[in-house]
Amino acid sequence: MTSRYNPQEAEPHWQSVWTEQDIFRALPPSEAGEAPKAYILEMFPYPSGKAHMGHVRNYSMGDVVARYKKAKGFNVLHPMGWDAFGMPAENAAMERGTHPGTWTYANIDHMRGQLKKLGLSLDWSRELATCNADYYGLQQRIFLKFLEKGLVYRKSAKVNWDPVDMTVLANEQVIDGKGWRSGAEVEQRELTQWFFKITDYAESLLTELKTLDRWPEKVRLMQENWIGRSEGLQMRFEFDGAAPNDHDYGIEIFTTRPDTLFGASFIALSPDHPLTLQLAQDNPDLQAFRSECAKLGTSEEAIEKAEKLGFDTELKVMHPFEDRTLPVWIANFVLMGYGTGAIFGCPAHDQRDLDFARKYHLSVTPVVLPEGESKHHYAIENQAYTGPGKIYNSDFLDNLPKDAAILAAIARVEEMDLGRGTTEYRLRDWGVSRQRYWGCPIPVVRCKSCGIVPVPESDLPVRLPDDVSFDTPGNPLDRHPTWKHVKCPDPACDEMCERETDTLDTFVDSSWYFARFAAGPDNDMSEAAYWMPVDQYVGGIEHAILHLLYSRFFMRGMRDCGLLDLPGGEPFAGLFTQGMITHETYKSSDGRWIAPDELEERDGALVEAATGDAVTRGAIEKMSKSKRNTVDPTAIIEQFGADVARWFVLSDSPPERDVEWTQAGAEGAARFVQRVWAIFDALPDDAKDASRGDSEAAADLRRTSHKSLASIEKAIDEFRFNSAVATIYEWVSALKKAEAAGDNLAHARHEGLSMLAICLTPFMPHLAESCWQRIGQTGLVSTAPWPKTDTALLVDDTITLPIQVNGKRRSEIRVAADATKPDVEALAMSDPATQNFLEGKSVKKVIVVPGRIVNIVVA
RNA sequence: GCGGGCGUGGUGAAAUUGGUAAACACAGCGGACUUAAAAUCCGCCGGCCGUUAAGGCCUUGCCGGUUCAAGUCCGGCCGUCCGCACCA
Repeated sequence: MTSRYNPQEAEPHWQSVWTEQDIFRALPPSEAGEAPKAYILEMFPYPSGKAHMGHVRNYSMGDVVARYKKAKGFNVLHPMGWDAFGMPAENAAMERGTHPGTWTYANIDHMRGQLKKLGLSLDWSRELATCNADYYGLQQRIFLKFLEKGLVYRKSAKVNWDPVDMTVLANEQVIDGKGWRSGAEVEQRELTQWFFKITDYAESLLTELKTLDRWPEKVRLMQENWIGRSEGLQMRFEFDGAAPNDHDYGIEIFTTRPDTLFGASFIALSPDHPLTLQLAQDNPDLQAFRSECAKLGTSEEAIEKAEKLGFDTELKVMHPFEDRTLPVWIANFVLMGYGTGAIFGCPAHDQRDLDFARKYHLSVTPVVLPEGESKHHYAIENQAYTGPGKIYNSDFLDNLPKDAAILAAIARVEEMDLGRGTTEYRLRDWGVSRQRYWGCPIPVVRCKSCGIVPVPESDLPVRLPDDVSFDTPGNPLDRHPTWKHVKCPDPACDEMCERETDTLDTFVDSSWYFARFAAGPDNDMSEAAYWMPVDQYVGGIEHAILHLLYSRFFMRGMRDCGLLDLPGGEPFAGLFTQGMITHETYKSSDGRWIAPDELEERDGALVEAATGDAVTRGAIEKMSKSKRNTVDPTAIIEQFGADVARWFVLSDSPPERDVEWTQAGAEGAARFVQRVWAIFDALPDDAKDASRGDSEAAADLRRTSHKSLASIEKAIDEFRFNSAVATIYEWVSALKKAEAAGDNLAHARHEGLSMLAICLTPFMPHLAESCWQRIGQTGLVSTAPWPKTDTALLVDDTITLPIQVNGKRRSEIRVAADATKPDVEALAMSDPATQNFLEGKSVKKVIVVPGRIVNIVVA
């Protein structure tokens, strides 16, 4: 009679053994010897207070890789920390009257406890929280280096301002034009803010995406689109007659279609263009037009439906090539943030320009003739033509194809000294100022005499003051009685100055934490250079753009400021984006969401346990608080153990796809844990010393074990954990069957089980330790080296070959693995089952693919 | 609108150089053990035809193509999900 495995006893036991023996500590380079390094990292969590299943999946995947690499002999760095600044702490402070720090550190303590229960192979000695002053102090140092290097600057920019909460809102926090918390109408405000000059690296960030061959194609594409490079022409149109004040130079525009210049019918300025602003000063109608434009939000839906709006300035500019003028309009669809904030309109070949021209009765002249159209009959109705074609109606460009015409037009404009060919990027500089308390203080002061003065290194970190309150809206730093006021850092200056009260965007905190982990407790940057880049980064696809792009920027900046020796500037050599955890949703008859643990099955129907009301099943969706379809990992660990939770989230779906959490699936995983334990428990104690035997059955079992090992290894290498899991299932079944053979297979079973225990370790480390110990192995399986496959056992002596007749499978034959083509053909042709299908037909061709298939083609 | 992914049994999926489609698991069904239940173990489990059977035919969203051979490659549709979006 076999015993049962008890995870509630085994898991805490093994966790304490691992901690006591300190087996997951990363070795500094001086102690690593010959071992190559492997830096495995999962995106660090925001300490919201509760770990969720998404964390379990994320960290289980990282742990598979980390434990596997360790077994493979790598010096592994696998750290954990906390992305601890941010708004939720301030919201909690407002709601409960606690200090954001108190709330955050309590959450960290709680979540650390939860993560420790998962049995992850983490090096906790490098734990960090971004809200620790020793972390953000270093960040302030980096900020000042960037400032010195010209990678940080100030400019005035528009922000979403919530007049009730007196705070700036991110675009995602503006819902239907209203603040997400206060519900107040959001205003656009101009504020002077700090920016990182990410656009300096636009070209490098774009072209070096190609070197990231261990990143998902999808993420590289998203970044490519986000950076949005386009080549074109920047040129000016000179005014016809007197230019408005300060605009003698003319109007500068950017276009990717200089080939259509002869089709130009108007110039359009952005409502925020400097010339627009100047004209608006003494034109109330234009002021009214501008505020109308401002009202039309920039949300996705609004843009789709937005009507084209125009305002005629009555100014005229001259066409560069022709003796005619173009009217200058102001149009709501021209963005100040891209190009020069002004365009020339060619309605025939741009849909927006066409909509605009039709509305305001401007001319429409086609200049690109699609293939097969006649220039006498071709006309544009309400559909602009943007495809390829031959240029016409265009003087010196006539008859050129589109691409050649673009080059010719640029050349001519450059000759005339009206402009030059340029490259534009969609990417904007990164605004990092946040008018909030719970973030990294920006280490500068504003002096009336000296301007912006960096806080001297010796005065870093600029610490957040603790004595703040959140009873009144706005940034507590801004109204702090003492913190804000300091003497000018310049010794030659006696002025009293004000500190910058803005703090940094929390994306800054997460843009270099991996380098801080790598630098170790003493912040040794040469150790950081040893570990960087991260060999395998694992996290959610939601960070495909911002976090990953900002981190790439930061590493380039730190490299160029001499802060980190990372020649390529790429922080993450390998990236994996995992799918989400989903769960069925449930609704009561009155439309309330019901949580899974509030349900009961009564008489075959689903009801709410508390009320007995009928419940309907809804869609399977991402686990979320609002739909109440979450499952608490701690409850699962208490019920089934951490190994079951880990096994389940890795088992069914490919890691990049969503996985549905089901109670039945978790129970299935729990049954498997017992099944595994049972085959270890059933091994006789003397099996290790049993005679090896040379039976065919023993050889078969050994082949199964070594083939399974090789296939698991390959699956882990390729991030196909679900395939590794399937192989383990098959292997376990084979080992179970072998029990029936008794002593005969004892030795082969012992070998297989030893190998299996090691293969199980990355997935279910606690169970693996217990199994390892049960079969009399010494030491910890967590530190055991990965077994070597006996390649001789990977090939079979004889194999089964399917036989097709005209491409349909009809029979199969057993042949020696090294049989020659003629032998195989002869064997196939003489196979009785095959002959049935050949009767009365003439064989035209026989295709033999050794080791694969035989196909007989008959007439 | 632009860019990209995905579509295989009741369900999650596998088939990773074009070579036996559905491995493995979940759910379901049947059986063994048991006074009974739980647990465990064994078997069946794409569709149609075939009384059981032997066997046959069909089947990877749809239509067509390339090939001895297509889930896989090519062309065209349909559906669905994601990202960006008045970016000149």
